[in-house]
Amino acid sequence: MPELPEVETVRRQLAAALPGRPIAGVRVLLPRMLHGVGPEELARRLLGRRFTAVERRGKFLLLKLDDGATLIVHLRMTGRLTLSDGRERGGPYTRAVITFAGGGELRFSDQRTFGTWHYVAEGAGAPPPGLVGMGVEPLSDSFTPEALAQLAFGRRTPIKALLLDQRRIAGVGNIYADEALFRAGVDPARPAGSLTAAEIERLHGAIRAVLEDALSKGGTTVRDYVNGECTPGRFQDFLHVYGRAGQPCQRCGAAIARRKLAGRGTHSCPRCQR
DNA sequence: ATAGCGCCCTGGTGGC
DNA sequence: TGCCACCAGGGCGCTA
Repeated sequence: MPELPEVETVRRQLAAALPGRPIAGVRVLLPRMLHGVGPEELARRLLGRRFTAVERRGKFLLLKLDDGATLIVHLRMTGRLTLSDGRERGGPYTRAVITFAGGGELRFSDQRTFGTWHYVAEGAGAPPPGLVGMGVEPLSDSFTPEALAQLAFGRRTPIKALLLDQRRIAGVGNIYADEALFRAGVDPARPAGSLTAAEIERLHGAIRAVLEDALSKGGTTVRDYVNGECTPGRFQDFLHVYGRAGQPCQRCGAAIARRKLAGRGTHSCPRCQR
């Protein structure tokens, strides 16, 4: 499941490879993934254009075009955005393909078809609702312990639900929420506003550390995720709680617990996390 | 304003 | 072996 480290890994690869190549063809095999434009119009608008930059906001990828438009991609659960030389065949879950003059393809494949593309022309069109009002980037300078304290202040919602709320913190998903709370020694069900200043400080550091560690390992592959070059991540071997229900805690030996919280499978150590 | 829940979707898993 | 219920979960829209 692509979260910030996985999306950022893809972004870096696409940013290095996409810009400057003229778009020669656009095929959309799953029209309902498109928003703001139909398959034919998307093809018409992209033909001859070039990508100029690839940016990221939370879990959204922003592919900027030389006419001021933006193609906004969300991978959701099983989306993959990969570059290929265009010679080998795409898999059965290919949903859209952008081909470039001079060879090469950008492929979007998505087994469960949750992924979306929003086309937003310069000064027109609606970006995805989640992108408007997106919260602070946790790896940016503006994400400070004080900023986290402010987000949590007075809130009775479980701290895990707060971490998953993209309007407050951008890019943290289920895996890294669980891992950050483990590193901080905080029970996921604790009301956000009940965290002490010391706990907020620890959690702030834990969020940044786990995201940076995962980024340095190319992200986490539980099942589907691969980067822009079809390579899986390596951080799955370094998870402490996610997907480890019933196994011993690597710190204290207690069995990792699993429960449902904020509608998500939630993993924690009952002894280390209070 | 905010919290909670159902829905979208497919393939893998486990029970009988 | 075959069948089926169930689960994974990000974002969004609806409800209270």
